[in-house]
Amino acid sequence: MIRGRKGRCRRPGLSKMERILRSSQHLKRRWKRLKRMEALPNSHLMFALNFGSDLLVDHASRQQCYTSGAQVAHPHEPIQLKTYNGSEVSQLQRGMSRRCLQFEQAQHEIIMDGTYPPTPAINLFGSISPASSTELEILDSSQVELTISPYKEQTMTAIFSADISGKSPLAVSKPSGIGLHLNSIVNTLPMGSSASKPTMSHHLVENKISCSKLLNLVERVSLTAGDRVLQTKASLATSPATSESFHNMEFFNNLQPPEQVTPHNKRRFSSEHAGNFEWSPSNPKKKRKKASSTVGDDCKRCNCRKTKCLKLYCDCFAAGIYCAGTCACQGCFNRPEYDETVLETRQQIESRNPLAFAPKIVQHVTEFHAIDAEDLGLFTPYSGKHKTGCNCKKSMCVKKYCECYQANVGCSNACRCEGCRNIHGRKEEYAMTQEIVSKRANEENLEGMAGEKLKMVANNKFLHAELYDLRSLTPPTPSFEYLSHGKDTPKSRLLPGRYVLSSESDFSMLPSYAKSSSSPSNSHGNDMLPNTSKTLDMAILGQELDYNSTEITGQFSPQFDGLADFSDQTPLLNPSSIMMASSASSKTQDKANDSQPQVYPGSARLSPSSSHCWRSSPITPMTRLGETKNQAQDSDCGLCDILEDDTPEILKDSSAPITSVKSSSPNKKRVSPPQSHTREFQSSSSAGLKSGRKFILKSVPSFPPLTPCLDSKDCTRKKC
DNA sequence: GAGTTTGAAACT
DNA sequence: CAGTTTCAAACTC
Repeated sequence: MIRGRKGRCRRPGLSKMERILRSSQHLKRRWKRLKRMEALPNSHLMFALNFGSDLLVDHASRQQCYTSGAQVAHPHEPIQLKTYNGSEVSQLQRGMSRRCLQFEQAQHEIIMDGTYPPTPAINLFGSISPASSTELEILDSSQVELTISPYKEQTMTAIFSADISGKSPLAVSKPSGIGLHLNSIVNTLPMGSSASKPTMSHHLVENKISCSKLLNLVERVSLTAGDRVLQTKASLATSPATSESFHNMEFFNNLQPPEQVTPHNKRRFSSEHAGNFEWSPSNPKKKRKKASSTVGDDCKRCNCRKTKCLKLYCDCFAAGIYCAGTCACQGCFNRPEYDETVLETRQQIESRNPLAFAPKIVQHVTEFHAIDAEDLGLFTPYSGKHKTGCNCKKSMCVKKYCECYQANVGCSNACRCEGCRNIHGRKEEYAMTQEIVSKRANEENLEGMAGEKLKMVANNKFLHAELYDLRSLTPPTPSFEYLSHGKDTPKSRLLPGRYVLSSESDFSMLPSYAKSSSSPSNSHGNDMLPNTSKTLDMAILGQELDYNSTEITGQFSPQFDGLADFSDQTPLLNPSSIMMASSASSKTQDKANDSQPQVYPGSARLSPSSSHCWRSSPITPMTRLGETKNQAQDSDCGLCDILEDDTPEILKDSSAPITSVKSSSPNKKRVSPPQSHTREFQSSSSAGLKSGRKFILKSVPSFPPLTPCLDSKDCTRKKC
């Protein structure tokens, strides 16, 4: 793994240690405060602190992560890692990044009966508003969320939840309200998945990887994010993309002992604590009717009259939770006693639209974007985006009618809105920014890659492979050529399109994906999938794209809650994720038997399960990474378009000068696992392409063996 | 609190 | 896939 990347530290004066210490202190203070409010076990805090120290001491300590869950939160400071010591922590939760909507109330409803659930998934949550962001605290020790909000709220959250006590039942909080309306926002990780012993080995591997990534991410964040506002959100365990989805939530719920989490309890809890935590200050008004109706804070108190709470109109149903007593719904069937009905209905809906319960908000902002955009003097308009986009005609995207606005995300190319004035980012701005950023990213990436490659060549290591790589990556412009050209051309010259080629090459390099993809020809990961994909595959890809982007930033938080079915199929899935899924499912079943969580018991097997997989796997497999990188940019429609459009140009432009190679490029730092270097390299390169040089190296560090991925992919393809 | 507006979900 | 209807939240008064 590479740790020492030199990022851009906004506070050069502060050493990492100092920052961490500060963070720790801050955390302690917060913790004390919180403790007063609710009795939280000290252990949580301690773990958190410990982790931070570990991090300081040696990144290598990350091994701890393997066995333990880690949380990273950094309120202001770069990062705070919380880990449970985890002997017992077998469960790893990860990947959640979530953007907090304004669902102020929605969050937490953890029922603790006075005690914190052993497991993490608690969230606290999350407000997004920058102002309050710092105030947020990480309550749940198990969760780690990294939030970076350079400008807005960009959050990269990685949540690792572990069962501290090891005892068991993970009491996961169910995200009650978050993202209700927009299911999306919450990405929850399957916590329990890891628990299953059978998968443990995989888990370890996965965890290891994830940990490394997490560390990298953290490091990256600390280095690069600098002073950026890091928001810690107390959110349900979901991830960066965190993310997000009610599916995950369901998963959590399933895991949770029913008794612990009940709607009522949740509400109680939330009502009791919500105020204390300053949840989401962002919207007092939100759901005002509901809020007014009840004391608390439960998130979604629906008011359905005709749908019996069995349609997506119902926030509770959409969020995968049962209606509670506080709901004002009439003729509600969204209750545990009608479990079967609920599940059937869910399945029906998913059959129509597999992504119906998937998170609508995906984080697509990459670190690269954040950084580069900043450097460029651009605002980073979007920390996330609505997957399908809004369709506002009259609200101008400035009212909560607009899902984008409601989710505090800017409109994107996916939106069909008219007269968009979304304060979080207008559609046009989105496209423009993406274009600029992508160009710059491409340039940087090329530089970094070229440098590395040159070095490789010099060393005569993997000469052939490298050459091959170079060609594939930058077919038109050989590294040398590149050198010859001056650095003068930053953005303008490099067209995103170039990467397209490289991306292809990457794919080609990645047999599993490439093979799987019916049409590798397309430069974009999305394209790679069969056109037929409109169905599941497409959806998945689309999400993957988003996730990918997310991953770049957070890598931990896949936002996508894929469908369970898909998860297996998606090439991108990590082995771990798969494993997670399987374990999760098993666990879920167990849980279901045991208790009735607020979340639909069946959710795990439904699409949500897949989502779990995604979220659960903080780290994306190499293959995925490669794809991801390529797609990260692609994820944005705008980018995709740009890339595609540019592709021809690239070809034409083959000679386009590339800026000088930087010997110092981070790539050098990258440590490649014993695995096939070529693949790795490519993946890394692809990563680089997407994220930019700064980012690339770190993210790429160690790729998990492709094998699992391949398998998963194969499976997927078969299904397809 | 009633009524209106809005846009997503559902339906055709 | 497009158009229409239904729905419940968001909003206004």
